[in-house]
Amino acid sequence: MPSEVTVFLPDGSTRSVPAGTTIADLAAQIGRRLAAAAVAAELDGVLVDLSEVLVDDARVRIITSDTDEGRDVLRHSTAHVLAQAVLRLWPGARYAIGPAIADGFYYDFDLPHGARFSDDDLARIESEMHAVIDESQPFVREEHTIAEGLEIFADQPYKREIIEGVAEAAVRIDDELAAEAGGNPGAVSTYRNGPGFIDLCRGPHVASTARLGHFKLTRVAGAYWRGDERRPQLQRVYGTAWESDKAVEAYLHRLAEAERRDHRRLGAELDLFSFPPELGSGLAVFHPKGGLVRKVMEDYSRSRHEQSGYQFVNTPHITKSGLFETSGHLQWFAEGMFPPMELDEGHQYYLKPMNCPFHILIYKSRQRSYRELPLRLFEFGTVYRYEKSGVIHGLTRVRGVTMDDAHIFCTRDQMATELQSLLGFVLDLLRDFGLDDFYLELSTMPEEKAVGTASEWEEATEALRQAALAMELELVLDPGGGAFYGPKISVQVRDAIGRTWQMSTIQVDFQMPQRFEMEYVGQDNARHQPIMIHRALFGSVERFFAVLLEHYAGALPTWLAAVQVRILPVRDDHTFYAQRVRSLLAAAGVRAEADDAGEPLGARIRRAKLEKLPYVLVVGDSDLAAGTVGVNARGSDEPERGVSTDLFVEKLRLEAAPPVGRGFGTAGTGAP
RNA sequence: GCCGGUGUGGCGCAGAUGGAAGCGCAGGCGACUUGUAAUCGUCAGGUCGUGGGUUCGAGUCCCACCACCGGCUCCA
Repeated sequence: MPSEVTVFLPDGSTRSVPAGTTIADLAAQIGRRLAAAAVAAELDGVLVDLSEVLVDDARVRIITSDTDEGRDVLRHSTAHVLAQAVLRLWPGARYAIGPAIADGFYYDFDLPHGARFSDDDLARIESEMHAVIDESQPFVREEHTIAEGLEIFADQPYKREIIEGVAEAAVRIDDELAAEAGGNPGAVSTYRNGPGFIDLCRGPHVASTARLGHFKLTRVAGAYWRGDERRPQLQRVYGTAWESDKAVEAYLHRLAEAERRDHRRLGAELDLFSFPPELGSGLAVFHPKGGLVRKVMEDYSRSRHEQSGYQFVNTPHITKSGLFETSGHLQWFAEGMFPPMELDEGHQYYLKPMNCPFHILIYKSRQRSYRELPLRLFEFGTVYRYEKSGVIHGLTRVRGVTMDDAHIFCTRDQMATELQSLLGFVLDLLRDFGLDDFYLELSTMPEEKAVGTASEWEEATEALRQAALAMELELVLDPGGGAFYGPKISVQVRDAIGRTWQMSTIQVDFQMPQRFEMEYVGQDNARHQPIMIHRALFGSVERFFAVLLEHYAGALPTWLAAVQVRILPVRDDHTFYAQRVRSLLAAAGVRAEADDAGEPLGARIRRAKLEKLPYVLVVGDSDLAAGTVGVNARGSDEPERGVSTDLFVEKLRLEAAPPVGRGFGTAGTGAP
């Protein structure tokens, strides 16, 4: 055995150290600051503890606490401390899993006698965690056989279940669970903190609990074991942990920023919409300003659809049950539907959860020729879905929802080009609304709920995949995420603060045409079955509205703003001039209003700023004399005095109008 | 649907241990006529989410339901 080993560092340098040197020793040799910040390391591509002994020729990368990887280690280690604290406070508790997640960690428990955590428990647990940290307990890694593991966790059924899962060593092990247990089939690893606590874990962990401390428990929640609602519900504690108190503060600040953008809050503050409890959960009303914004969105969408070869249809909100029997909704989607109304001597009527069967009936209202295809039918169709009470959330998850829904009926040959131009159209429209950071998600056949043959699914999935690839955007797979009747592509949008939202969906469907026995007469004079593409660009108008509000933090771009310009006269005797400017703007298609001078100017300015209006004009003596306005543009601190009224009106004529639609002509291929 | 929390005038909040419902903003009215983020005064507004119960007495305690918030499951 050599007395020295040589290791390679990430910067390409090498270092020789005495045999038996640990990574922690190496970090200390390299520098005091590195040693202080180190939490774990990567040794020949494997994440390991700092206590790992270096071997000759190893490639070593030290992971510090101020990196994403380092924070994961801190969070995972903090989760162990959380578990230990809970076991001290609730003797006999069972502990399940406790991974690091984005910005934090959680741990799931099964408390004795069915006890539940309440918010008040968080402070108690936190202080017990600090006690654990103050004890400077080392994290000690141990390797065990499956049998030993089962012995160690003899009275911990959740741990045993994880170990048994590892033992089965099937390829289909849940990644998260495998990670908990150590990863290697046939063996498990544990980490021990002092005599009182041991947990099944792959690691790596910090060397000692003393290394932790910048954390905060955030909430308690119920969570199903292994994410399965048929299994027991466990008690989950969420927390956040960082490398410093300053980083914790920054995180809390980010949460506050998201809170500031919350569309539910903005909807109330800006008088856009509300959810009257009298209506029931998940049913929104749009107030005049919200209604106006929505009208602008919808009008713009209609004009783009018109240019892209869509035809407009309208269909009712309820139907007899037969339609949904034919479509398969009652078989596959019944739990998402409101219960039926019994009318007319035993006929059952349902509120519609989807528009597609109605559009199919329009297609079937007469015989169709191949010359009519692709036939594109569009509707802002309001549908009703019986969402479970716990999932309703502002405008993003409601029970009455308006889809910008269209169904395209085309031949198999037309499918590929249609999908491609459609995706281009979608992205174009989203960009017009200022959303331009996307990726695509391809959802494939669900394991349980699906109709149709494997080859049909394969063909449809492949057509979608090709269309997606042509967009040259990031494409991620969502296995099993398709609807019961077909696979889908969804456009995921990243907003101004980096959150992602599912927006548009495009689904290929061979099933409905079969179920409804749809057909067209081909050039060969024979009957053929069309295929059907379901697509919604906004997804739902309500959700799209919410996403725009959050993306812009309520400060909608001028063309979407309900009030685009407000004109404030300095004194009463400037009111006439303010009204004249207002009518000039109105004549230019600008939504402008003028108030009166009943309050001090400062108060009126303040109110207008809080309403996030794009422009606030102030007009006084000098403006009357010179034909000018004082312009306060949203977002600029300094007003601009003496701007020519005519120039301002011309500027707003352009800015207040909807975007002309960059990419017109490329998107609307195939218009009749 | 499940777990935890919340529910006081339009909005934001006070109202230890049960003992006569308050504040700020918003709103009405009056005065002020104001050049860039809150003028002054005055008035009005609440069956304390709903329904039961305990009590001499309930905004305060108990039960059920409704709605909302944070999660889980689900999802546009």
